[in-house]
This record gives sequence, C-alpha cells and structure tokens, in this order.
Amino acid sequence: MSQTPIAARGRATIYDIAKQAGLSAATVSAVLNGNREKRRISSETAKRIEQIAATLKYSVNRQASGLRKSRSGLIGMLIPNHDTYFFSSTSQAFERMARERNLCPIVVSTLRDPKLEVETTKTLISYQIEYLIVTGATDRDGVSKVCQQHGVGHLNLDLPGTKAPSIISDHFWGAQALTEELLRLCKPQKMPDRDKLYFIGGIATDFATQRRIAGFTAAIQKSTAGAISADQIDTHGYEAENAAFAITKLYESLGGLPKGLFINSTMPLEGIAQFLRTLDPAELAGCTFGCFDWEPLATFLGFPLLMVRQDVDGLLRKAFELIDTNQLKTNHVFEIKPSLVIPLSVGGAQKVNMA
Amino acid sequence: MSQTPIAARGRATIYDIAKQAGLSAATVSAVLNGNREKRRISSETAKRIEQIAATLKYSVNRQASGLRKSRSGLIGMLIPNHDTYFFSSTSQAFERMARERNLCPIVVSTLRDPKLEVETTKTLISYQIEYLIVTGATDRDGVSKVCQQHGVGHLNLDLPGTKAPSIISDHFWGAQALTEELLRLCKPQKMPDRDKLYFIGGIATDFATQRRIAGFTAAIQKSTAGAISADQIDTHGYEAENAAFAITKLYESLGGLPKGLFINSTMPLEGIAQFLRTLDPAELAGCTFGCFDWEPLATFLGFPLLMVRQDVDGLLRKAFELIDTNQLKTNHVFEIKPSLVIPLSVGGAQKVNMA
DNA sequence: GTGAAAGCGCTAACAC
DNA sequence: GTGTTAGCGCTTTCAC
Repeated sequence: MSQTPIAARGRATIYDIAKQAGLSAATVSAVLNGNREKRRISSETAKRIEQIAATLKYSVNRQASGLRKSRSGLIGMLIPNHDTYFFSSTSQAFERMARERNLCPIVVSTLRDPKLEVETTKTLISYQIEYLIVTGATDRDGVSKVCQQHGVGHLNLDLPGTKAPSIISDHFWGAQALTEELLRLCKPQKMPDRDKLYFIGGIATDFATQRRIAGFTAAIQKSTAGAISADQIDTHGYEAENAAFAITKLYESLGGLPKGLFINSTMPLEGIAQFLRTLDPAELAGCTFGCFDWEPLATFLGFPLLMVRQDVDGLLRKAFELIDTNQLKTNHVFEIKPSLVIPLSVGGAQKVNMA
Repeated sequence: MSQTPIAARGRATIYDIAKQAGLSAATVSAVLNGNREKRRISSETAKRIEQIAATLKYSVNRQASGLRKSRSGLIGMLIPNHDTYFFSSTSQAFERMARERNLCPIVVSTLRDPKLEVETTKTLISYQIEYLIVTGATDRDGVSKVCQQHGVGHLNLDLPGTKAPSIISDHFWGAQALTEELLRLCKPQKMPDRDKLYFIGGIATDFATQRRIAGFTAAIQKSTAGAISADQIDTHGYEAENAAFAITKLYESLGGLPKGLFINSTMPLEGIAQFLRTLDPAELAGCTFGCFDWEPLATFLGFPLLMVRQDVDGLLRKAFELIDTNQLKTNHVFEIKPSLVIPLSVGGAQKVNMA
C-alpha cells in the first residue's frame, strides 16, 4: 500500500521512510514515537530512521494517529471574547498549562451567545478534543449536556454551572475586602448622602454581581456605617455608557462625588473615568475609588484606584488539577481568592494580599 | 466491520446509524454531509437517517473525515501573546473571519520566541492546518521555511517577512500623521530644547520602530521646525520601566516636559503615565501627547492623548482576501493605513481618518 | 529485533 | 437510489 511516490502527494509518510530504510512501517512508527525500548530496536536502526525522517521532512499526521489511538491531544477552551484583559490573560495561562501537558490548546470565543456556545462545543467535540474548559459562558449547563452526551471531560471557570465542577473567584471575599479598604481610606463627608459608598455597574441577576453586592453590603453592615440603602447600588449593566450615565446622575443628585465608589468591573470603570475627566482634579481627591477587576493601564488613570485582581493563574491551576486527577464528575464549586491591589499613592504598601 | 455496540465505545458512528436504518454507511455519510443530490437519496430516507443520528447523538469524527479527505478544516494563527489589546483584537477578528469560511480557528501564542514559533508551527502542521497566519513573529522566515516544506499556505501579519506575503500597518503614514497633528496642536515653549517633539519607546533595530521614526522624522523635517537631533529619539525598549526611566531623565535634563511626546506603543505609554502621575496636573497641560497604538482605557488617562489605531479588521480582511484568492505564493508587502484618533478634549473632532 | 496485518471512522469511485 | 470496496496514515497485536 501507499506506493505513490512522495512528490505526488506532497507529504512523506512512515511508509516512505520504511521503504528507504528497508524496514517496516511498524518499526519506523515505534522509533518516531520513542517506543524503541518496547521493541528493542538497535540505536543504529533508530538513528538511521531518524536521519531519513529528517531528510524527508517527515511530520506525523495527527489526524491519522489520533484516529488510530482515539486520542487527539487537543484541549479546548470557550471564552466570551478575547479583547478583555481578564479573558486574554486566562487564555495565556490556559495555553501555558496545556502545553506543559503536551496538549494543543484551542481557544474559541463565543460572545456570550448561548447558541454559539453549544454549536462551538459540538464543533470542538467533532475534532475529538479531550477536555473542555468553559469560561464565562451563558448556557453553561447546555454546554455540559453536550459534553456529557459525548463523554467529554469538562469544567466551568469564572461562572458556576450545576452539571460540572466549577472554579470561580471568591467574589464575596474580594468585594468585602475592597469595601473594607474603601471604608478605611475614604475621607468623611459632611453631607449624609455623600458620606456613603456607592456601587456602580453590573447586572442584578448576574451571579458575579450578586456575590459582589453581598460582599459590599456585608462590609458596610459590619462597619460603623451600619445600614445600607437601595439607592447605594446601581446595576444598570456592564456597558461603559450606562456607568457614565449612572455617575452623572449620582453626581447631580448628591451635588458632588460621594466619599467612595465601588466600580463593578473594568467596562463600567471606562464610563466612570470618562465622566471624571470632566471634573476639576481637586474634586477627585474627595472620593476614594475601587474597582472589582484589574487591568494594566487602570493603574495610571487620573485618580488613585484600588483594584481587586482575580487570580487567573490560581483559577487555571485548580482547573488543571481537576483534569490531572480526573475529578471531572462532580459539581463542586471551588472559590479562589482574588487579591486586593492598592496603589502606592493611596495605601503605602503596593499590594495587600489574601486573608 | 465495527460490530462493537455503541455503548462499548461511547461514540456512535455512521455504521451504527446504517445498521439501525437498514442502509449502508455510504448512504448515511452522503446524507449527513448534504450530498443527497449527487446520490439522489429520497427525502424520506434522509429524514429517517437524520432522525436516527439525532437519537444516537451522532457527531462526525473529523479526525477520520479529515484523514480521508486530506482536509482538516483547521486554520492556525500565531501571535506573540494574548494579553495585549492589539493581538487580542486580532484574534477576535481572525476568529470571526475563519468562522465565516467554515474553518475552525486555532490561535496560539509563541511569546516572540523563535524556537517556540517554529515548534508550534510544526505542531499545527501535524494537525494538518490548511493555512497559517503568522502575526508579529520573530523568526518569520523560519516559520515560512517550515510551512513551505510541508506545502502549507501562510502569510505574515503585522511584521513583514521575505518568503511569504506580508500585511502590515502603514507605520510611516501613521507616525507622520500623528506627528503632524502633534505639531499642529502643541503649544510653543520658550526654552529651545523643550520646544521640540520627543520620541520614546521601541527598539531601533525593530521594523515597526524604524518606520515610525522615519514618519516622525519626515513630519518634523517637512514642518517649520526643520532639523531633528538624535537626542529627540529614545529607543531603549518596549518595557514600561524603560520608558518611565527615559521620561524621568528627559524631564530632568529639560527642566520640565517638552512641548510634545510621541510614545511608541502602549507598553511605553504605561511607563510614561506612571511618571506623569508624579507631576502637578498643571504641568501636563504644557505638553501634547501622542501614542502609536490604541487601547480602550488609554482614552481616559489623566491627560489628553492622540492615538494611532491600527486597522485590525482591515489587516485581516486583506489576509483572508489573499487566502480566498490563493495569492499566497508571492512575497508582496501590503500596507494598511491606520487611523488617527483625536480625543474631543483636544481636537474637536473625535476621529480624523485616512488621508 | 522486526514484519504482517488489522482496523480506527470516514468518503468516494465504481458497480448495479 | 443504494451497496461494496478500497484506502487516507497511523498504531498495535501477534507472530517469528
């Protein structure tokens, strides 16, 4: 079989090598996979085969070997989008850890579209991916169902599901720590309504937002401030424009900035920053700002900003730990603590970490 | 063949469907690939097959079909890293356009490491990718060599190579436009050394930096300013720290900020922003800032900033045009014009586009 | 130490 | 309109 000359097909196969070496394909295969010991192939033979493989520019066809072995060496990850720092750094860490395990990473973004999530999952499964990490998806359980039907090990990251293990940030802890720090650092205001912390951004029904509000509320209730009122929380979406609108309204109704602001994620932060640029820099000094989420440039906005930085490496380390130890059949939720990043200009220490 | 029951293997095959339908695998295959017309399969038969496929949760094995068809349906892209806005938006556009063509996108980052670039290329080729887009790689020609040895169509993006077509931003035009705008908007300074534009960031031997310096220089020489001196250009790397150091030194030696600053890319921008925060806000008003490269939050730094935004969509549109029309054998270089983004607080118009 | 042969799941040429 | 068959390139059992 495979008598066609190489040139006609473009790619050399193990049969081409076998023929040139006067050996069988089985021997060539064993050498090229490092299975020499099992077959006790002499190192000369091995060397000769490797030599020929090199001159023929042989490259294994993983479609063929994968088909035969029923293993693809592929691992997939779904993310909402690439162009947000949290997700792009997630891709970066995912890739590194996949490579450490000799798996080829495939990252695909599905734009938080439930249909696209399920479709993409099916596509990845048709390529025989061995595992799937489902990050920030909308229809997590739908994706789980498809994976289960095809026996693909998978887990949720960032947002929890009910049909697979989930690894998420400890939003409650992070929000509470950030709020406590805001309370500690902010300057008291005369006017009662301005002498409060306000929460801006996110969606009230959204899991992460809920947990963050819970942490925010808990910290305030634990403090001398005591009570918290509904008008301290504005969850009109993640879009920058909505946050800009919210802060504008708040500023107008309070007659100035409040003593502190809890900004829920970097998108709303953009809207807030946009508004703050219209203010006199002196005004900003009266307000202490905190943001749940981190990105490099945010450190250098016109005002000091406390940030909660999710532990991307920790999240993925846990994910691969579950994969490595075959713990993909549960639906446990693992919470990973983020860290609180405090700029020098505010705190004194650059970073205050974990509890 | 394939008499093993489904349950034993986990995944249903076309033989399982064929058996249940009392038909042959060939018929099933034709139906499931939409090749009914060629075989003139009755719509009832087709419907029945699809029905059975659905109940068995059949999913095609693309390792097998790809092996048979010598087509994988995979398209690869190499990028330096995910967590930089330019590259992550490149991934985003790449994915969208790949999907439009029914290709499954695989994006892998290779950290500007020449060895990893070549190794990763070989891995992707072993998975039989049909095309490769090589973005911002260090050893572009090395990657080209490997692709050519295996007959894989590919092209360079962002940085040009000599062995494949290249699609790059028109750095010269962008830098020139940015510089002209800086010259137009900046306020004259008394001290001669401060009455100049300075260029900070990048590496002198780097292609993009060279072209940007050329555009910067051309704009200045065309202006009334005339001459340009070597000390106006500081190319001590892309790292934020280097830029912070450079601006600190410059500030000290000039006794203040110059009238304008050309910041080469967002990493150096970070260092500059870091330094600027140590200054009195009033001082910033005396300097006009421009950055070659764009990212969302940069718009809201403490100072007005002109930016050159690369046309990511345009770059990838051109790339896929070459792929679609099979023009991958040349080594032409295509330059795509970026756009100049001018904040309202500076220009009046939000955006001044293309020449 | 090595070869022959079977078969992973699929598609396509050919047969009827 | 549908079945039979060969074979994509590889790995692996069995045989010697």
